[in-house]
Amino acid sequence: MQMLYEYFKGFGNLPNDEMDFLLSQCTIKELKKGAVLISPNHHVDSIYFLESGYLHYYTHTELGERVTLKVVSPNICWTVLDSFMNQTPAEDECVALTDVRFCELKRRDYFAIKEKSKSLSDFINRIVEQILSLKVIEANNKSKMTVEERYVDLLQKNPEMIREVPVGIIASLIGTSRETLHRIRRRLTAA
Amino acid sequence: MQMLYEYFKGFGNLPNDEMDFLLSQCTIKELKKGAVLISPNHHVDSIYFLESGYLHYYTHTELGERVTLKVVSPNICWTVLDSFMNQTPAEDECVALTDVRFCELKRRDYFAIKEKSKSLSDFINRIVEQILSLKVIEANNKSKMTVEERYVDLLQKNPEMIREVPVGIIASLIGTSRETLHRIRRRLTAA
DNA sequence: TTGTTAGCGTGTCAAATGACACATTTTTTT
DNA sequence: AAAAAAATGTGTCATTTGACACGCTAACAA
Repeated sequence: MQMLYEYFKGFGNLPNDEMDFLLSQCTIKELKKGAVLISPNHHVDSIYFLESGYLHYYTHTELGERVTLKVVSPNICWTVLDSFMNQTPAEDECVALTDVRFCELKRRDYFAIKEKSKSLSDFINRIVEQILSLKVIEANNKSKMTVEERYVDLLQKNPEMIREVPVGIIASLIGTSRETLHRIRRRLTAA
Repeated sequence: MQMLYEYFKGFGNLPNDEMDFLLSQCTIKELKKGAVLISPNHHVDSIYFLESGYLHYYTHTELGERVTLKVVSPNICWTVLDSFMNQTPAEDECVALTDVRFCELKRRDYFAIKEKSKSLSDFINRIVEQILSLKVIEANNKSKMTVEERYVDLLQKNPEMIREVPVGIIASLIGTSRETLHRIRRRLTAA
């Protein structure tokens, strides 16, 4: 739980007892490589915080081609917010790319925390807003970068992910084909 | 203010006096075509609700090319959330594409509303979460659609925008060049 | 109302991309 | 340890795209 504690601390100070309460609502779990975390037509009922490993969140185009929407890395909170908030079934799928250790906060506990006190409610809201806001910034950056720039950016900000995740998945994440990403890598190593 | 009232009602019921208070914090304003709403290096200090007209929110690539991040249409709430929440200067720019009528909610009034009562605070949070959550879904859809699909999608969901906004800006919004969008339109009318 | 600017339509051409095919390596399973 | 499966590296080729160029029209400002 140490990692999650550090993560929470980054969002401002919280009285010790409230922080303890917050952490007490989270459970540590594990997934084996290849295990399914979220499957289509089921509700997403938790918020996840990764301690180690990688998750692959993806969807399919009309033609059945698989498209990566996100690779979830350690040290971030993540969920499918629309499904989580509105209890709608998720359309997409999430699978463990490696063995994974994570903390889970269940939906009912999330709402219980929000009811507990104003400071806890504000604290949690701040986290949710931050997560979403980052996602929006990320989407905007994606709009203004070329495929190559996105790759270089990822390489700088998350080299471990590049090492651990299959090339085809990275390619799909940055919006190109496996072959084109390969050309980019060749060019970059040549230089 | 009627439009904004209807918009708020879509987010659930609120006691009359609280709804009135909420609306009383918003001010109606206008912009002439070409007027700047947000300029780089200034804080975004309001949330906007468009009643009529279109806004162009864009950034620039490293090479100085202009990239459209969003065309703001009537009947939606919009702001640059990161700048608004964290008081950081906006990097990007927002300009009126047409004459625009909008409601403005200032930052300090936004926080005042949140302090007023738990129901108002929850109500506002729900709106912010909804706005952001929609943006995330939009970004994910963009990932799984081709340029042509995005255009057709826009055409169905917002034909008026296609009519009112210059082709080059629509092209940039869906991630392509003016010429390629032109080819797409030619193909579509031929069929 | 007239000159000026912004936006639109379209053709050509070089460059980038995706689809396919296949050999090679790495990983997983039996 | 062997066999099977998954992931990778790489070449060819047809297609798509972006960049440029130019004329035309609509909108706007002097």
